[in-house]
Amino acid sequence: MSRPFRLDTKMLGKGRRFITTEVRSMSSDNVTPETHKTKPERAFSVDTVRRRSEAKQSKQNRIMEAALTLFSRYGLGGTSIDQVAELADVSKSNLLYHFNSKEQLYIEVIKRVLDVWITPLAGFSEDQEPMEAISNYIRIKLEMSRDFPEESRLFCMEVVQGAPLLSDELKTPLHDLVETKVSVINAWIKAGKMKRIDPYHLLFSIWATTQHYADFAVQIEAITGKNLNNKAFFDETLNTLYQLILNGIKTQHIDD
Amino acid sequence: MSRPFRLDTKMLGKGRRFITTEVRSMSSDNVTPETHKTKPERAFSVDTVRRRSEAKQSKQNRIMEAALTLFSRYGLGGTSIDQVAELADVSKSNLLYHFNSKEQLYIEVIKRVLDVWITPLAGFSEDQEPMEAISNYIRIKLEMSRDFPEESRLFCMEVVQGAPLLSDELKTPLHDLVETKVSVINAWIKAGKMKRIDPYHLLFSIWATTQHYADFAVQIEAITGKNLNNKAFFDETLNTLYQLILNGIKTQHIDD
DNA sequence: TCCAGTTTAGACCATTTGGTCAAAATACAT
DNA sequence: ATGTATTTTGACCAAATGGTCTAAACTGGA
Repeated sequence: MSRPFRLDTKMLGKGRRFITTEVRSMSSDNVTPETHKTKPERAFSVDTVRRRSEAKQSKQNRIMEAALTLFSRYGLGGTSIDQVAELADVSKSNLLYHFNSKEQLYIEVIKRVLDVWITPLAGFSEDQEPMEAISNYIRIKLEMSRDFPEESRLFCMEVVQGAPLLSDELKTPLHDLVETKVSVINAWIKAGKMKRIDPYHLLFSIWATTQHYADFAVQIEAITGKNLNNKAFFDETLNTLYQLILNGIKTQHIDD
Repeated sequence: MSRPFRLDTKMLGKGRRFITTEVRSMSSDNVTPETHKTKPERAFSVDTVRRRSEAKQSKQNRIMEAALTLFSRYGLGGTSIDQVAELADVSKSNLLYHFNSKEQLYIEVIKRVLDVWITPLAGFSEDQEPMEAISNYIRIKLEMSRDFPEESRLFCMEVVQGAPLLSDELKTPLHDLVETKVSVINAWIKAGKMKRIDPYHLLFSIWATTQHYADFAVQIEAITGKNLNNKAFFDETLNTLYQLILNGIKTQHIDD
């Protein structure tokens, strides 16, 4: 409950590019409904404005955290505003004051998740050693499954349901990002630094396998009795993924 | 809309053990609410009873199909009985006549899906060649993602949400099935027929990668513009998965 | 034709739910 | 203290929804 929403860079290998949501959300202004556009002429001190804004932010964060928890567990349709309000410990009206509607809240939450979610991929660049870059990426993704399972599940549910909201985000920003990274991988291949493989499917496989441990955690626990919070289990998972994926692309003996 | 719910064995490589839902559901009797327990003493001919039962079945199948479509797209909470009724082209009351409640309907649907879903795994047996058995399994799973995406998504959503209904099914039948197959894989390893690998994670990786193409189809389409119904795309997906997974376990040169 | 069992439809209901509104409380500069 | 901008609250509402109940329609056997 008290876990901060924003990603903490320290838990990610070289995840230097993570955006703190504090900063981002400050500048996004469709969060608050209709704060009168006419700014009070010098009504409040700069300091006061900042303090208030921070308080507002923190309250909105609390609401979004609660929303994340419930949306990721029960879906949009399975979660009521009242439930979110109760978990966030605010009145329903107050929640509606901060977010225009349930859909609006949902959108805010999922936009945050998406931002955070696709960020690690940005790390790939051509001058890196592919094996290191990719194994690093796998590790980071698996850490995210361990540390942000709710985010993973919400993203999963949204996409599974057809991503009505996200489809634009997927079609352009994500599509383009992937496109550039595919080029990087192809360059690596051309340079003989790794085996020939379809870069798209390579990425999909990495996403699938790592996210699976968050999204299907119940199933995995039902079968193995363990989850990623178990250090030994985490390590053996990571090693197996290394074995499968890295083996499939490591250039050991030249292939046709 | 007219696609039959039940799995058709012909589309699966050696999927001989698939249960046709016709047969199964006939024997499950908590589907129908309260058909008076006192059987009419010879009231209807055997033939009539059978005909009626079939008609009932087919109507229930129609409802369950509609339910599958909507539940897999909007989730349990996001789907109303009215919507299901409309899609199945029956009145709401009639739907409630065949299924006690929305939850009941949901349970029936998801139980079917689960049955069908875990069946291919049953094929594994120690006397097979591991490479063939596993590549076969991968292919079948990928075919299922192509041919039964709704089933895949519903299963996915249910598990992601914590599988409140399925957790028993997962903890015992699935757990036990996996346990026996893990033994098979371990036997293969001990016999030197494949590389040493954690069988659990191997299975998880196969599930994750294959199901990903159904569950995250929108994302994949947004990025590549293609899906598994595209023959070329299907083949290249399958080949990449072969490359990754089989390479990771194929015993080519002896390892440690 | 009549009857019993079965299926279907429509009217109806209680509850939940998303959302509005006006008023109250709070914070702050003068 | 007073006035203004902002935040919070509780009362209220209309629509949607899950579900019940009764009556009608249909089916097949006598």
